Amino acid sequence: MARYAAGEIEPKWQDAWSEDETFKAVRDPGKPKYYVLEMFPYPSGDLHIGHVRNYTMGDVVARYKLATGHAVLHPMGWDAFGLPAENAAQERKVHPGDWTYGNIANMKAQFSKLGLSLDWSREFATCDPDYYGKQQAMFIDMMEKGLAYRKNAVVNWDPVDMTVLANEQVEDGRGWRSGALVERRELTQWFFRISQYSDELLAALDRLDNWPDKVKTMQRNWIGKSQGLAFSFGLKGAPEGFDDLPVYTTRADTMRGPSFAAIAADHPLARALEAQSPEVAAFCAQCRRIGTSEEALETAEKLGFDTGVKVTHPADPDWELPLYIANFVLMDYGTGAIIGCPAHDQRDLDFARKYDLPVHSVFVPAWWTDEVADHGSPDYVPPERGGPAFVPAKTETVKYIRWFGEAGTEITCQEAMDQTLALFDENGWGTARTQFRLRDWGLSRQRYWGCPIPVVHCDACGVVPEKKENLPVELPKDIDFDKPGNPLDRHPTWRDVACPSCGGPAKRETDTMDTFVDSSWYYARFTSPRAETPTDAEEAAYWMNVDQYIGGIEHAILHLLYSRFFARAMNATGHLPEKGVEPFDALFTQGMVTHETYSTRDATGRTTWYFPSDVEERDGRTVLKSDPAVEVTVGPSIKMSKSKRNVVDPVAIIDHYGADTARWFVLSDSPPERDVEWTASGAEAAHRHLSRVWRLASEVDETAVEGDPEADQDLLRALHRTIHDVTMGIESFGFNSAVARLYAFTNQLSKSEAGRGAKREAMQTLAQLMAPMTPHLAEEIWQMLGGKGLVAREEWPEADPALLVEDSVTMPIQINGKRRSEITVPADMGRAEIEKLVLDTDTVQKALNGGSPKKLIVVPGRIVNVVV
RNA sequence: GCCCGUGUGGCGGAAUGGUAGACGCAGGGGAUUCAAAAUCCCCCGCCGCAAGGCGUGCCGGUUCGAGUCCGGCCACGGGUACCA
Repeated sequence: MARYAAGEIEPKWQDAWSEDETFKAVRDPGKPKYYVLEMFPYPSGDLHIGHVRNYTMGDVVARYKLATGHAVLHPMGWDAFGLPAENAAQERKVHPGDWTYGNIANMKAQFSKLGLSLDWSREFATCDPDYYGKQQAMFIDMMEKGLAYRKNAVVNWDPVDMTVLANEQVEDGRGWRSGALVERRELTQWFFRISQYSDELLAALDRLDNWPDKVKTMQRNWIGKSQGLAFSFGLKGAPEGFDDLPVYTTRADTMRGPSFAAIAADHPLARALEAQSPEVAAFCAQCRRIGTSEEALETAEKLGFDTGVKVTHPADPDWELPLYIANFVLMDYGTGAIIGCPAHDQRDLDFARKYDLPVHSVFVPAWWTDEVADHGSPDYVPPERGGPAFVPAKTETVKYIRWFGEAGTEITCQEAMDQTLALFDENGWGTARTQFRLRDWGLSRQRYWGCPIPVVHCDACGVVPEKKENLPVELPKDIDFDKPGNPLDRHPTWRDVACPSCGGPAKRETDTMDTFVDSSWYYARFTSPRAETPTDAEEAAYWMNVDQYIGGIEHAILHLLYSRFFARAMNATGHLPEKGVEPFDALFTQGMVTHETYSTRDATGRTTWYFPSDVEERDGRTVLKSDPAVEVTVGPSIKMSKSKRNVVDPVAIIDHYGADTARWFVLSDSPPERDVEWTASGAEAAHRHLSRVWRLASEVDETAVEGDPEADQDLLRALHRTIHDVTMGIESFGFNSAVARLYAFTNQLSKSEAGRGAKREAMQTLAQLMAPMTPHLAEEIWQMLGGKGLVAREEWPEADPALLVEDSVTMPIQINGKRRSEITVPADMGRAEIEKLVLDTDTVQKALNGGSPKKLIVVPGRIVNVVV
């Protein structure tokens, strides 16, 4: 008997779609448009099972939307600039461009095996000069609008490799290759003025109804709008030129409770003190070794250095506080100086205890009295007496004992802050100010493999943008990575150019752009990928916005926030219509694919990691295939990564079982937003099921023409219930539920005593329902059963509401909330009648024991609860 | 550290505040077969002979009723502005 042969079926239908141009995006005024986009991949060289999951989900949506009568745009490209290509260049002596384009060719071949409904005619890579040339044109437009500008910022500097390091290249304060202690170095760099849109980016989140709340919350917190008090400390004993110290605090209500002030090591005052004192200089140098990442700064042990300088309180010039330099104060946030109130900030409290500074509670819980204080309470230990910092919600009412109002006042922190702000404003001690945590976007990278920043530095004219007709400013090909640092810096024929303005000798900018710039507008480029301008107004107006964007939760803040900003900048520079400023109408964030890890340790404690394909189970032990005597340690299932080798090659799975099996498996079991663990047995089971469906289809015509009429009707009802559930599943990203329903229906179909006609209809519709998930198999079955044309172009089946209605319903009966029995009643029976029937049942009679129920809850169609 | 998530059988997971464990994997039993593969059928949270009891990370609360809502913990994952 013939068998399900995915290897033969799949290429055949891929050719058929290609010939039919089924997935070519075509503007059609007669249809609603639908733009579905999955975050494009970094071309690492190998298709990863996580890609399979991500792109299969998008494909289900795209194919479903095509079937429901939309003009679909479903493009694909490559996020092709970035560090790994330079690492490969250094490690393997290959050109980053050759390496990248080789990887793209590899991955595209792997992608094509998946049978995704992509319009490949729109493909591009961000490292194509055509793409980054358009990006350079927009950069120049943004310069003119004041949205791109230069200022100083610090980078991680490796003094041995003489190169700038990314945060991930800094391990415990040392360069990952050289092992040298990393320094912070200040460079003049390019920035995008994203802060100009802080309020707008925050407010517009409220209109993103189809974004996950968690993503919106993360972005809100990241933008970090706060209302606070701006004031200046007076200074005593500070170097000349430093008369006061501007500070910003969000806790104006605690202004009577501070015990110290602190500044960042990079603060101008700290730098001035550094010049005077070797001890200060040594401490600042120590602070700068932590690196630049917030995580490193915040988790490092909190250290301070008493400068000997005193600050004076704005409301009381006689009140002096010590001024510290502290390693946890960030120069990038606020003014680079803080006021420390230990009683109401845990970090300040830790600091105060470490340096023996006083702790003054500004407020206590409202129920806290002197009497209670005498005896103590397990619910509140004052910070003065060793308790933790007291940081209640701003809406909570507390008792203020040390503030600018009357002692003993019971109000909320918010009210106290408002009153204090007003008082400071009245007396000229400070002013209320709104501040954002969001900083401008530093886009300069001192690297080769990125989009060149299209400006020229001229001694006579200053910073001059390149002429647009000279774009793209292409990366030179003849470079080498033998010396550390950016090859563009030491490439005279590329670097030395004539000034676009005066024609005199000048130098190109040798910094390239952050790769987040590349990915901040690719969605717009897909609407007109070959246009001479970054976008084509008509195409953008038609296809924008992205109706459904799909990608990893790891991009919740940076990529998505930068894209939202860039879309606004594109609108401001005439490259996107107004409606495009929020480019993604709906967002779905999928989970990662995880796998357990396998490792051994040698005598020196070094860990060696093994691929899942290198190990096997033997007699309950996990051992190396190559040497079964060696037992490996099985670690927890974590995000697949090359370094841990816990990766599964999807190509092997596809070659063995077929793309449909891989697709079916990644959609089943786990909900899409959750992580999924890859297991070999699951893939086997998926394949078994698809084989079964194929077999059922091939055997339909062996059924008797006349079946049991009741079975016909049952099958029809089940079919329509399945249509309904699968449709709902796809619409709501419940792919795993849709798959479970399809499993259940297949079971029912295989057991059904229905006649040939009913089974044929059920089978054909099943093929349609499976088509978004297992498109090749669906086409094959469709053809087997005599369906005309491609199932990919068939109209999506619709559930008949009349067939979804149930005649009777079974409800559980609970006694005191515990299920004791059940009752089956007509679906339309009223509450009163149900109550009567329930009270008559043996179970309830027994429970009541002659008495009457205390309470009787009937939720028609759902449940009955008798309280006795 | 801070922000955001997640936690349910041996495993992946299902469940508008309403029968906890759908569907699948693994496991056990059976049918078919000379035998096997493939396929089909049945069983399958834990304790208990049973009646019954206990069970959704832990502790507490709201409710007739909590996996679901609230408060406090714990563990794990993502992000933390130069990984993408």
